[in-house]
Amino acid sequence: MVGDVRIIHPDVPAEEKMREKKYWLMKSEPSDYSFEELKSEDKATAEWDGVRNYQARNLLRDEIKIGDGVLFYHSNSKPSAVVGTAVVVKDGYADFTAWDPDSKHPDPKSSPDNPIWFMVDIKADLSFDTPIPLQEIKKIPALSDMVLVKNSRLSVQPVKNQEFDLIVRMGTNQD
DNA sequence: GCCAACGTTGGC
DNA sequence: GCCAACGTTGGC
Repeated sequence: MVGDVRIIHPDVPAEEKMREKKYWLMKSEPSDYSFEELKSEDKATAEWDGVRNYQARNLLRDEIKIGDGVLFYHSNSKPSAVVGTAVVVKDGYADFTAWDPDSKHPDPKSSPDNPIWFMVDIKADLSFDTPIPLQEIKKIPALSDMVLVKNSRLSVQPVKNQEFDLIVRMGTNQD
């Protein structure tokens, strides 16, 4: 049959499809833990421990996966700003600092048998040439729906692909 | 350092 | 299960 050039699409079961990469923003007060500190870690990688908020916990436990992109945000800073990016290098697992009474954020309700809090590992990626301050983000209409702008308290929050890309372009002077 | 917004705790 | 009191976050 002439002209029969249909492409046969292989039927890939849904669960075998590649999960689409997702994007997040993580906050840290630089006086507590800065992006510079992350970069100076062995393999520029650290455990994102100490999150003690259920909404953020659910994201760390259930949603945030290896390969996802992270905007690293310095809160309580002058100015507060996105200063770089990181990549998730380990899926959610129990935050064992919770049952260490000497840790910064102990929680006696959490135990190895019944962990309450979770963390992921992240690895520093891009250092911004130009940190993008919250003040700037608030001025940009395309970024006005960011959780950062709306609910200023959530320390781990979802970011849209377009929001991530725009902020990275701004921060790395690729505009 | 102030304080608004939000989250958590615990008495009832 | 309501809600007042308290604690925390984080912009300003």
